[in-house]
Formats: sequence, structure tokens, C-alpha cells
Amino acid sequence: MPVKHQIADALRAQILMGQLAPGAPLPTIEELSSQWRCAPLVAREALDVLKSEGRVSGGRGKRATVRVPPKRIKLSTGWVQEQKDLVLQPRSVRSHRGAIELTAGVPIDATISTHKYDAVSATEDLALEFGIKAGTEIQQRTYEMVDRETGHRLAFSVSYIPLALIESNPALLDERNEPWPGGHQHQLYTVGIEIDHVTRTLIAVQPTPGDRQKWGIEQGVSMLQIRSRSVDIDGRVVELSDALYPADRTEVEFTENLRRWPDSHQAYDSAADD
Amino acid sequence: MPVKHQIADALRAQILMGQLAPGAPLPTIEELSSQWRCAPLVAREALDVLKSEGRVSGGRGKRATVRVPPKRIKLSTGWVQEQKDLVLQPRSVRSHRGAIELTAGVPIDATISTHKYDAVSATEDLALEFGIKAGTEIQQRTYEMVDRETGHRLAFSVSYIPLALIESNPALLDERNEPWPGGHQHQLYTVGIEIDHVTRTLIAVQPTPGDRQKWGIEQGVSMLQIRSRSVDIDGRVVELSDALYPADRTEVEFTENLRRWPDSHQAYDSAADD
DNA sequence: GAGTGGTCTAGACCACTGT
DNA sequence: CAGTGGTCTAGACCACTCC
Repeated sequence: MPVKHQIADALRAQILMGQLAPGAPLPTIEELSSQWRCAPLVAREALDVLKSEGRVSGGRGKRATVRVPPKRIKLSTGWVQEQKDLVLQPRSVRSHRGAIELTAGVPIDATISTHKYDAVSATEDLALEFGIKAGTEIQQRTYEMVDRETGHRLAFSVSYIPLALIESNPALLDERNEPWPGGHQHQLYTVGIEIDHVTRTLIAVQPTPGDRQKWGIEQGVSMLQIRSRSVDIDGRVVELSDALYPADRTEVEFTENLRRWPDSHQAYDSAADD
Repeated sequence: MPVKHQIADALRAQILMGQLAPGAPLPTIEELSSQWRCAPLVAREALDVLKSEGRVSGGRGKRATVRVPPKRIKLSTGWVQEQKDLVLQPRSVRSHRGAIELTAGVPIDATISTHKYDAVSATEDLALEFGIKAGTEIQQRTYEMVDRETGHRLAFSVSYIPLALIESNPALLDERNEPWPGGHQHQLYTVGIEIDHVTRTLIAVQPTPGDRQKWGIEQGVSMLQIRSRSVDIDGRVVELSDALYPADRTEVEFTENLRRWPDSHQAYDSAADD
């Protein structure tokens, strides 16, 4: 077995066993190369393996350390009903309860949010999702929240609504009206649309180095992409959004509620099992 | 900017633009090092960067190629209600509809499934989840499905049920009764337990090299871990399971259904908005 | 057996951190 | 300024694939 993997395995074992606690410094490259009687490059490559596994943090001039995993933020997906309940409330009530913003523990004051609306042509992908013809005009809404200090992204999403659905209300075409009290469900309500259900699909994707820099995430961390489709009571997809989350800081929660058995059901009796 | 990243960026751009299609061979290390006038090692490191990003496949003696992403298998989480509906059906009906098995496109005949039951002491983590004392006896059920040919894992999960809940029915203590027609909901039904809802949390985790070998997955691919908790009508967590999925072959789907607005609700009128 | 990638040596210089 | 990691050179040998 290659020496670099032997070294990596030994260090990984110490990390997993807790002998090297999160934040603890690892041996230097020189120490490793003399302990294992190998060239420094080999010791470096061993650390590289652990870095791309997301187990070790490093940087020029800095001692390599055991990576401290960030706290995971619970991303609950059960609030769409609450948003819907708010839609029929007066503006004063809607304004006081914004959407749940994920700020990775950063206070809202330390963040900057931007909203941008653009009219774009539906790609094949989008056309398929909405059940419309490719090229149809769609409103694209981009949302980004960054940390005021570091400039790192804290949240990002792109959502789409076919223009034909909302152009009857000019207020919906102006990005300066964001954040809209009551969210997109209320926006759609103003043009007579009621949401029946929301389906979501989640996949893990690999960030490009550019993404990694924007979000300030390290090697070995992937991202979760959640595509959400709002379907109205006529069965049309009327809104679609793609949101991204750093996989090491995110925990997605979802619940399935079940109907009760009828009161009349028999208590279990193994003799009656067939 | 370091040459190795310049090379990696150039190749990545060609991959993302589609000029290098999935499956296409990349330039050899020698070609790259002469094109970029650098040492072969630098060209190798550039390819390494792309491999740990999951964009390139490689292997000893084999030309590096653009990685062909596997088809994603849709993991629907909406079938718990169907399972519950089956519980009150006779055995013959239950037997004919097994749980949905994920086989990554491999025919069931080409797979081997194993079930194992063990009695273990509750760890702190499990004790907290179940609301019991650490050390309490818990039944641990391990399920694994492997590809008969390659030996690679196709599915894996570990689930737990406190022994006190099920020991009144000896049939539930015998792993030879797996697969049990009707699944764990029917098993719990035999000891008088009805499930009210199931909550799931999903996180992405990095596989160890051992995991990677077991599942036959490449560098740069993470895994999705879904922890599911079955809560009974008294609010107790009665079953917990951890399942793992290779992130590049999996797409998780979940739906939130909304209540309709009452018929009496007013059509939207902006004048009445406050 | 030729081509190719994986591992490795034994150095060198530079960029960055922390004192 | 010393310590350290990041990048790089110019080779060498071996394991593996494919013809």
C-alpha cells in the first residue's frame, strides 16, 4: 500500500478515534516525513487526501488542523402551510412574519440581501417543468444574502414564474417591492392563484472553485440543491425555485403525517392474521 | 495563479461548456505538461483537482476521462401512508407489495440482501432520540443489499426499536422472519402500536475510503444520510432508522400538501388590502 | 510490449503566519 | 524573522490497461 495512504489512514484513524480532536494541530510535513522516512511531498499528499475528504483544514503558512465541523442549521420544510395561512391576513400581520431566513448564525443586521428580477426565455429544462413552450417569457427572481463583513454568501436562490401569470399586476414586476409581505404565495394570490401543494427534490452537487470562494467553504464540502415547485389548485406548476445550501452547515427536515386507523379496527389477533 | 489551477480551470471550463463530453478522454499528462511547459507532476495535480471534484474519472494505466454522472434514482418519501394502509390488510395482500427497494437499476435477481438483528445497549445519542435511559436494551436491525457480481453495496440501513416495545411478540425477535410482510409498521401493529407520523432529517456526509470501496463510489462523491423517526399516536419515538445513499445516484423527493382556503374567502381586492 | 497513470525522491523557491 | 505550507522541477520506478 502506498505510503501516502498509510499516513492518511493513520491520521484519519486518530481523528475518528478522537485522539486528534477538532481544532487540534496535525504533525508538520517535516515531522511526518521523518517519522515515516519519506519525501516531504509524500507527507504533503497525505494531508491533501484528508483535506479533500473535508477532515482537515489548511492554508499557506498555517499549521494543518483537524477541521471543526460547523453547526448544522435545521432547514425545516414544513412552513409552507403557515405561509399560506398568512396570505388571507391583513398586510399588518403579514409584514410582521417574514420568511424564515437562514443566516448561518449571523445576525440579520450583519447581512446584506439583494433581490433582482429579470425577464428571461424559458430554457428546455424550465419549459418542461412548467409545461410551456421553450422560449416563453419567464420572470427570474434572484435572491442573495451575503455577510456584510466577509462578503461570503449565506443564502442564494433563483426562482421563476411565467410572466403570463403575473403581468396583470404591475406591482409584481417591480423588484423594489421586495421583500413582499406574505411571500410569493401572497404575490400569486393577487393574481387569483391558490397553491395546492409544493413538491421538492433534493440533490447534492459539487461546487466549482468559484462557488467555494463565494460561499467561503472549504475543500471536501458539497452543496445541497433543493428545487421546489409550487403547484396550484388546477394542477399547474406556477412557481419554481432552486436554492443552494452548503452541505456541512445544513440539515434538512421533513415530516410525513399519517391518517389514523378507523376506530373500528380490530386489536391485533395473530389467529386472524390471514 | 498557480499553473496547476490554471490547467484545472481550463479543463473544467471545457467540461462545463460541453467541449469535453462525458466519457471523452482528457489530454495525457505528457501532453498537458508539454502544452503548458510544466513538470509532469503539475499536470497530474491538475487532474487530481478535477478528480476530487468528482468531474474526472481515472485509474492506473487508464486514460483520464470526463466522468459520466450516473442516473439519479428518485427516492420518494411519500409511501409511509401506503405502508400504513397495508397494515390492516390480510397477509396475502401485504406479501405482494414489498417496500420499494432501491437497486440502482440492478435487477433484484442480481442482488443479495441480508438482515441481521442484534440486541445492543442504547448509546447516549439513541437514548436521547427515544427519550429513554442510556444503556437500555434496544434491538438493532441491519439491512444490506449488495450486487451479486461486483460485491458493491446497493443499499444499507440500520434501524432501532427499544426491546421493551416488542419483546411480547417472539416472532419480532427472530431475523429469519425478514422480510416481514407489511414492514415495520405491521410489526409494531402486532404489539399494539400505531404510527402517527414520521419525521426525517437529511445530511450529507463524507464517506471514508472504506465506505467508498464498499459502495464502489469514486473520489469526490459524498453520501446522503437520512435519519427517520417513527412516532406513535402517544408521541413516543418507537422506531429510528439511519439509511445511506450515494449522493451522485440519489434524488430525494418530498411533498407538502396544503389545506384549501375556505370557500368564503374574498377574491383579492387591493383596496381591501389593509 | 508500448502507453499511461500512480507513487516517489531530493531537492528549490515563494507566500503567508505568528512572534 | 523563523516556521510552515504551497508550488514546482526533473527525473525514476512500478502497476496497470490495451493492443
